[in-house]
Amino acid sequence: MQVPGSAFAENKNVRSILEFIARRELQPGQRLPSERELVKLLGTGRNSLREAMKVLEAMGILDIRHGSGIFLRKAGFQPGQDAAIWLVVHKNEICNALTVREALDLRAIDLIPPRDYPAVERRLQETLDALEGVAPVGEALLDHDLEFHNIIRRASGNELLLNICVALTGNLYDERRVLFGRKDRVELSLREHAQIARAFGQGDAALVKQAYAAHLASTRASIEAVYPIPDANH
Amino acid sequence: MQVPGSAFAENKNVRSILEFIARRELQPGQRLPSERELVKLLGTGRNSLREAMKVLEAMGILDIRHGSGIFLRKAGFQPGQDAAIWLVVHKNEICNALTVREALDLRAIDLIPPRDYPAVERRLQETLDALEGVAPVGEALLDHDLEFHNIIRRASGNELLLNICVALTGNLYDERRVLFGRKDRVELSLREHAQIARAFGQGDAALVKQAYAAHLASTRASIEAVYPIPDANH
DNA sequence: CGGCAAAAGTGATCCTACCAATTTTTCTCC
DNA sequence: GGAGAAAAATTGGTAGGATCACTTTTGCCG
Repeated sequence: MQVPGSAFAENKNVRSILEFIARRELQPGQRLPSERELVKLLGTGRNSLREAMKVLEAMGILDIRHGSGIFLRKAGFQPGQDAAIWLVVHKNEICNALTVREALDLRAIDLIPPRDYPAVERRLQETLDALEGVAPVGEALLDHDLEFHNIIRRASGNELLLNICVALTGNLYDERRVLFGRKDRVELSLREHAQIARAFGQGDAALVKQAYAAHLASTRASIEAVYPIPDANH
Repeated sequence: MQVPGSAFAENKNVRSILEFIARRELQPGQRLPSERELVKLLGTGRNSLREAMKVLEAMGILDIRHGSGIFLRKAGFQPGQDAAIWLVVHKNEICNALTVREALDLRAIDLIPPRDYPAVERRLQETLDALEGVAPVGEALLDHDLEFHNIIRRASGNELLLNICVALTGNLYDERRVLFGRKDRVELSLREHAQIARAFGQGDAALVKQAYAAHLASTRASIEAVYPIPDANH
């Protein structure tokens, strides 16, 4: 866990670079002028410019490639309007990350309008079917699992919720790898996924939530079995 | 919304600073050696060092104060083990931010052990009492409101949940300012806060949750009245 | 046309010098 | 001796130049 403070757009140079990108309407993938040119265009020193560049690189907004140039990775961040959250999640807070993800995942279900259930069921079934012919190996399973849950998160219509869950899942990388290396756990997960998809097909909101809650509980139990929580919430 | 991507610890200089902090076992609030000294200690140039410093400052790990020094804000971040999550919340996603915050706030209540209810009630009452003598002006009210909810989030024992909620609240700065400028809304909020505190005092979990849910719903209604949601979730 | 080497362009690092804000020390005056 | 102001020292902030390392482009040669 830890901190944030979206206090970042305080940096004058960072802001001026973002404004430059917005003014030129640069698109993702496009190259920015070279450092030596930008220095003239923005009227700043090369050091200050580079410091700001490094911050934007760490944020994932810029992609700096030695020898070839600086490229825009993500477009249109507005320092004045938008907010940036930088969370530092400590490894010994697996339990907290799990709890947050569960809370958001369960809420996502409530947000899905019942009329979308058939479409959700179809998409869920597709990812399950795609896994049929494939040998159940680590990477493919990790991808399937993430995509399965993302379908539901996306159906909630809340992209922020989706992004937070994805970020937290990325934080649980090691744990998930270990989990999906166990044959019994994999089979259980797939059975539970199928059950969730079926519940969507039946159009029963209560059943969906129950099946999803059961899957979350079972997942948590498996993780805690492998990684005993040193200091549980209470 | 936008992206996560915790890819950051790639930076060699950032890592060496973090390792330095870990090696010296520096605690939050402590001062690091001056830039010119660190340059000698880490065997790097001042520019490269500063670039890394700026990244860590943007992440909220360091606090750089012109003229006085560089201070550690958050301790012990381990590049290999821990994860940094960067979220960008767009301004046109007020509705999504509200939804996420509500989901986490409600979950926080479930996480509070009933035996802690009396302590929570006492702390909530203190912030309410502190507001008594004071003229109900904007800033003081914003602070009270944030602290009131943070007491509950803190009581959940989940610091990650607390941090996300705080960040999202910061993102709703404008909306909250407008809201707390309205006398009727302020009085309603304070009444609801008092009711929540009372529910904790009575030790009734269901009552607490009901009162809290009512407060969240009422707050959302007020915000939506002022800022009509262009594209509601559903 | 293809391949290879040179040249140009770009970011990476280091250095020096100086500016700006803060803290500490020193000195003056009462 | 104490208080306050001035001076000095410390610290981060900015600028620019020189050079290294990597990539892309150019152009020569076969």
